[in-house]
Amino acid sequence: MPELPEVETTRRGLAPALIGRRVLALTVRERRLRWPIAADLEHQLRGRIVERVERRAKYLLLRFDSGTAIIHLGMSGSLRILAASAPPRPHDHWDLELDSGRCLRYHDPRRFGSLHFTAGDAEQHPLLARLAPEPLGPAFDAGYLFAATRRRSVAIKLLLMNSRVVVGVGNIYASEALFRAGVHPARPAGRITRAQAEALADAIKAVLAAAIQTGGTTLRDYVDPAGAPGYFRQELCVYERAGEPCRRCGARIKHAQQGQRSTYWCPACQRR
DNA sequence: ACTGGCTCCTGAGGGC
DNA sequence: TGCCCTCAGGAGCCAG
Repeated sequence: MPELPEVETTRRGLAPALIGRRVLALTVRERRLRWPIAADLEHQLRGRIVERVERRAKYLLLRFDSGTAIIHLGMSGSLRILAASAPPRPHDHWDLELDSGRCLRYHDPRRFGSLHFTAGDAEQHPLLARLAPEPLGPAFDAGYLFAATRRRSVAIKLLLMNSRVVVGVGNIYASEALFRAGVHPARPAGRITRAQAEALADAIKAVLAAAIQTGGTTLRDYVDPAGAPGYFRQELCVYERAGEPCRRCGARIKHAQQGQRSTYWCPACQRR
């Protein structure tokens, strides 16, 4: 999926086109996403005005006076702002038609994304209620991360991708943050030193912030709401660089499977 | 309570 | 050209 930087880039692109706009209609072409789109969603959203566009973890939150739409992009999802008359392409699963003559259009070939609406407190929605702190917020720091790693035997890279520990860090940025911090991805989380926890917390914040600055990483599907790719791919130090020279020391970047996901690291810069 | 493995789905790319 | 295999920005769910 889009990870935190891509979702945040999407949020920033959507906000000016959505805030204050009234929903004329929700048009669903394919209800079968990760969870089926609820049958009453068209009715829930029609006529409502978007008050705010927020992000929690990798979820986008469209705040209406009547409740909150909760959107996840899955692995291959993207959101565009288009003319309402633009003909839909394959995998364009739903449109939110706006009173501006434009629409918010959801595209997702793999259909791992989702769309929910809750009239209540969105923070208490089952998908959001048990999420860990935001990595760019004040609650996530070295002390928090160090404590979260204690007595955990799982590899540090998998721990970083656990949304009960920290949110928004996916397969790309976990590898990139570990490289920046000089920590081997397979190191058991409980063996991370205090100094490594500090380096890692700093690296996570730095790499996410830098990726947001360049509009995120486009590997295959991701585009921002204007249809533009992100440019952080050229800044990646290890991800999808197996066999290429480390940008820091020249050693060949290694690649292995961890928890059924690809991991990349520099064998010289990142010691076990 | 943790940990690992499986699962959903489509498309792209490589080998033969 | 076609077929079969592997691999993709996620994360909920389940058994052990």
